[in-house]
This record gives sequence, structure tokens and C-alpha cells, in this order.
Amino acid sequence: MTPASGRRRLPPAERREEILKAATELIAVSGFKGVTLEAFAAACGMTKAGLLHHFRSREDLLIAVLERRDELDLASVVDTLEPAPDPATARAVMSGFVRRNLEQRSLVQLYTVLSAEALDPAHPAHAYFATRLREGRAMLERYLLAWHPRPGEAAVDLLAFLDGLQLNWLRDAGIDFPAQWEAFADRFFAP
Amino acid sequence: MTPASGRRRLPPAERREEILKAATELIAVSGFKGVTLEAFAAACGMTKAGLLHHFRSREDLLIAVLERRDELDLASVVDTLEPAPDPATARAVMSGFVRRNLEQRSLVQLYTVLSAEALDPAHPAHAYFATRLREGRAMLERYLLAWHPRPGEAAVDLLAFLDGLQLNWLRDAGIDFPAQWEAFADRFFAP
DNA sequence: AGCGCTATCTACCAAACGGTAGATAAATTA
DNA sequence: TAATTTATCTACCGTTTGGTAGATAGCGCT
Repeated sequence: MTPASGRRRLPPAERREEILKAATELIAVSGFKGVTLEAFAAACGMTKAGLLHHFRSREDLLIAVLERRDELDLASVVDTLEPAPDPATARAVMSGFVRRNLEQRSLVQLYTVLSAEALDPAHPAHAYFATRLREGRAMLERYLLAWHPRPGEAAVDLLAFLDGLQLNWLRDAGIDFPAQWEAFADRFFAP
Repeated sequence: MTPASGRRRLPPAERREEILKAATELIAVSGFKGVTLEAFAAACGMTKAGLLHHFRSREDLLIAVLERRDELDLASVVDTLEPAPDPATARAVMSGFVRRNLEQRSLVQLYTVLSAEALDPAHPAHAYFATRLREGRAMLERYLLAWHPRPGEAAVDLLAFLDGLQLNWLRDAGIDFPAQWEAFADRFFAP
């Protein structure tokens, strides 16, 4: 039972998890620059100092949020990744991302807002997003290699459309994200 | 000639223009939340107080930047807009935007960073971007109406791809923005 | 030259920020 | 129960922020 005082003591692993989850949602709404240390803390019912016991600085928290998101994301598609690299697999993986993202609007928004902020080379997550994009495109290119005449351009096309569709869906929830994607994929992967 | 003292006095219209131009570039790099009033002022060689003589608040400056950008943008394509609404015109207009944006990377970045920040309903430019997107899509839809079987979905496709391509181009300048666009348009506008 | 207008400056403020130091209280162990 | 550990708190600091008040100086006019 919750103690009489307002103070809630949790084991570190649990508390870290709670903080990361709350921080993720806050950043998704307002970006990293838009959320203060105190706001992060208050969202978990604690104070700045309490939060800083678990993360050395506000910037540290951001990096932890990104890394944790990567873990979860990778875990969710790792089974699909086993098959040989071919376009059908590529499409299946991307459709999986679309379905997954559809149910996690705030996470998509987190990445959208953050990656835009991080276009500034001085942003703490700039390097993170730069390497992430490069690696993602290289992987996709491998999957298209044996099939598409121009796998490089095709990879750019696919990622551009997916990014842009997500962005427009965030701006206007009326857009039918999965339907637009499947229609595009039908054309893109047509023989 | 510049006076001996550090003080530079300009007619209001001229000074406003200078401020808007500098602010535009700063926001393009670091977003609106990322630039302080003092930084805006310093970029024009003046102080906060001096700047606030021309714009009542920092937020006021942001709105002025957006409105001014719209004026310039519209003026640059207004000649192309005369012809009847048909897909060929639509493509020409959009290719025009691509060419134009290619030479104004920082302006594209301004819109990208700002529109992502403005996904937050509490952002001062949220309403601006919401209506802007709606109107843009409606206009594009009119141009595709007589030709495409699903003008609504087609408009979303086009804008999504363009937005996404721009975003990826900002992240990685190695991407051949106009070539990717023309290849996509060839397929999209094919008979 | 001298006057008036106002663009700009210096100096300041209250609030909000990220972060630190030391006190306090909740679990764990002896 | 008493001692230990450490998660959390209160209180504070130095800096930065957006914005204000009043002084100063450049320009146009007569």
C-alpha cells in the first residue's frame, strides 16, 4: 500500500522504467527542448533532484529514452528479420512497422519531433539520428539489391514516402495511414 | 557611412526586413524554441530591447517570419498558377517548388523544424500549420480532380512523398533531391 | 543651427532553468 | 530492534530567459 506521506520509494530499475515511459510521452508532445527537468520529474510524481538520482543530467535522460526505444523496436521485428533479404521480406517488415506505429502515435511523434530538432548539428541527438538513418537505408538497400534496378534510389523513395506519410498523418489524423501505405507498396513492389 | 558609434539607425521597414531575414536563418538551424530573443537581436547587431521596438514579443516575431515567407513563396509561383487546374500544371508547380527549395535549404529546414515543433497544440504556430496543410491539400486536389480516379488519396501521396523527400534530403545532403522527385513524378503522372 | 520624433541603448527585473548539497525516510540486513 | 543503505526530498545557487523603464542619439524638418 502507498505510504501515508507523499513519498513513493521504488527499486531503481522500476523507477527508471517509469521515468523513461513518461519522458517518452512528454517529448512526443513538446519535443526535448520543450520539456523541463521539473516537468519530467513531476510526470512521475517526483522532484528534479529525485529524478537526477537516476539520470545524471537532462541530456542523459534523452539518450536513455532513445536507446530504450531502439531496444523495444528491434525486439518487435527481430523474428521477421530472419528470412533471406528479398523485397517481399522488406515489404513485410515495413508493413509491420506501419501497423506498429499506427498503435503508437505518440512514439512516432517523439521520433518526428526529435529528429527535426536534431537537424541542428549542436543538438545532443544529432549524431544518433545521422547514423541511424544511414544504417537503416543501407539495410533496406540490401533487401532490394537483387531485385530493383536502382536499389539506392528505391530505398530513398521508400523511406521518404514512409517518413512523409507519417508526418502528414501526425498533422492530420484523418489520413488513413495503413491504406495509403499499402496502395503505395502495391505500386512500388509490382512486378 | 556607418557612424562612429556602434549604433546603427535604420528606417523601420528596412530594419524589419533585416530582422526577419536573420530570424529566418536562425530558426532554420535551431528551431524557434532553440533561439533566444537576444540571439535574434545579436544577429542584426542590436539588442533585445531594440528588436522589441519592432516586434512586440518573441512570439510576434515568429508569426511575422511565417507570414513573410508565405508572401514570398506565393509571389514566386503566382505566374505559374494562372493556367487551368490540370495535372500537368500541378506537376509544373511542384517541380517549381522543388527547384526553388533546392536553392533555399535553410528555408526548407525552417519549415521542417517549425512544423514538427508545431505538432504540439500549445505551440504558437500550431494553428498556422494546420490550416496551411488543409488548404494546400485542397488546392492540389482540385488540380488532380478531373484526371485521377482518387484525387484525395493522390494528393496525400504527393505531399507525403515531397515532405518525406525534403526531410531525408535535410538529414543527408548527398540525396539528389530533384532527380528523385522527377523520377517519382514520371511514375505518378504517367498515363 | 536647432527642434522633435523615434530607433536604439543601458540597466534592470521577476520567473524559469539545470544542477548541487545536505537532510530525511523507506526498505534491507544483522 | 538497531544499524546501514540509498531513494527521495527541501532548499538553494548561478545562469539565462522574455520583457520593461527610462536615458540617449541619429535623422528629418524648418
